[in-house]
Amino acid sequence: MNIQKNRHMEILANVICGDCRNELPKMASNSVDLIITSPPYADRRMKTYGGVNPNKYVEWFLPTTKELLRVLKPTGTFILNIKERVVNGERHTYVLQLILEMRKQGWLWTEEFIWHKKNCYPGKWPNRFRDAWERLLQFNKTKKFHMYQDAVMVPIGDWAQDRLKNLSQTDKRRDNARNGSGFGKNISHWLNREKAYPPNVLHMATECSNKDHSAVFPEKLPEWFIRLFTKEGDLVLDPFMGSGTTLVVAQKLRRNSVGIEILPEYCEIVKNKVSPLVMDLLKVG
Amino acid sequence: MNIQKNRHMEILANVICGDCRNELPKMASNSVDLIITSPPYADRRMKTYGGVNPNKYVEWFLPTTKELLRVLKPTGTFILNIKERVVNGERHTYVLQLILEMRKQGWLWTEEFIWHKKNCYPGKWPNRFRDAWERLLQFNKTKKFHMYQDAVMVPIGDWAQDRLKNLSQTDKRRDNARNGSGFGKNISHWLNREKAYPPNVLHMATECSNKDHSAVFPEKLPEWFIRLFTKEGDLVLDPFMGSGTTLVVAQKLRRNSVGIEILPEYCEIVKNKVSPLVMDLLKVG
DNA sequence: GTTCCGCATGAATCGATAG
DNA sequence: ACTATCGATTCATGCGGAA
Repeated sequence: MNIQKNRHMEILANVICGDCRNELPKMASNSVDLIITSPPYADRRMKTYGGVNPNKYVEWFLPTTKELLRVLKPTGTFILNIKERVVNGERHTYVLQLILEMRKQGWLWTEEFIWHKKNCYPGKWPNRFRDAWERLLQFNKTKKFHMYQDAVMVPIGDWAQDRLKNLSQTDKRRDNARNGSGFGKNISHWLNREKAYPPNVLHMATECSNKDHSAVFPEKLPEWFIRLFTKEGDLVLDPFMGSGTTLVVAQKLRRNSVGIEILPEYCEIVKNKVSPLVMDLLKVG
Repeated sequence: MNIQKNRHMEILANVICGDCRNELPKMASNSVDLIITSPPYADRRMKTYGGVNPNKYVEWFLPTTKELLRVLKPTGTFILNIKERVVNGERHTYVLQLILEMRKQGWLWTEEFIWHKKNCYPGKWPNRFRDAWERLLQFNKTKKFHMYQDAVMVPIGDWAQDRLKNLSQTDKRRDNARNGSGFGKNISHWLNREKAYPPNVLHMATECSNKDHSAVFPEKLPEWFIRLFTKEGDLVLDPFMGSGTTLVVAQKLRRNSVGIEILPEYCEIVKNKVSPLVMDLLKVG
């Protein structure tokens, strides 16, 4: 990390009050490094956006994703948090159809992360268990997107604590057999390792205590993706800002951010939570 | 459990060697209580199944699902274990398309369980993390399917002891406020339970130590679904039997089973693992 | 009999090289 | 240009033998 650079970095958090379908067209093309959002699920928070039937959800959402594709940098990433509702005893298919239609728009469907909600809400139904997971769909504009994997490494599994200290002989021999001349370049890498790259399943407890907004994700979730797909000074966009978790986290991590929200009361709340302009004190000094 | 009934119950495990596309039409309609299978994934298991091109996968599989719909009882369930592979940097869409096409055949897409594989395949890539989950798609013929939830209840400590007990005061208060008639009461009921219903995320490690065959799913996985969707004496079908985990577990749980497998060597292995007819000794006495 | 340690090996994916 | 094969990368688990 370049300290000199940080001293002169100003971090902006911009709250735009309005419908993202109207506001996104005003944004510059190829300007956003990461879009992360949790849009109103069909028939839930949809009422604030006009109450769209699940069968109309894809049709309603596609104009927005088209604009998102335009504003995203070629190296950027779009993380979409979504889950299909149960309609008439079945999982609705709007998420599946949305993925297919977004690919027609030009999006690449790179990956699907699973958010495992560890403390999902209690409940019981005769033909269904509690829903403890949501989709985190990763879309990209090109295959050459930025990914900073080291920023989200996790402590290695428990198994290692007793066992890694004596490194597996297998790994040594595997390496030696493959490149006869090679010595253990990789082995030393292993020996010093205390952290591992995470898999595509995220275990995060939901935050139930937020009274301001019904559909928030926990701070850890945007934090993980912001660390993974952006660096300091980059620009993060949340077109369905809600209670503003994305902006708060982005500011904490020194990323610029733009949040768009249709409900004025949420806009006011978020404006009070974030400082529109954060300037490093050292810059003045 | 009715002991008298068990004394006179004969349990059959039937191994059919052949292509399920040829063998399924010979089976009676509305005869199976649970279908659980892990079909060959696209372009995987090339040596054993010849590999199916991802772009042809849906077309290849649909005739089979049509027959499965026919043989399933109206009260039965179909559990499909599948995962899309990465093609050209993107997740392929054949699973999404398969779900949409199966619904056109008449299937109801009731639920999607997540199998979280704790010991997923290692590896590192610049733009992707390790894949640690697979889909377990639940399809039904009607909304009135059998589900024996009590059979898969887990000790509460196993999954949520601390989380549920520490359920935030906010939630308890919120619930009481929402409907005075005792939703909060249900929570206290929950807290006092020793067992709880599981959610729709299953945590199971893959079994990697089996030498006879390439590992399929661990025994715990079919066991969980067999307990959940069948009772003793019911009929379980696995049209892509492979190494026969489903049949072995079904027999252990005293369910009748039919397994179809195209490779003779697997058929022989499974025939040696299961007894074609198990009769309770007490019946003779 | 426990506990500990060595070991093999998985429904993987990417990039480079070869036909 | 497009497909087929191969090497490199890497984490968690259960088994079996040893202390």
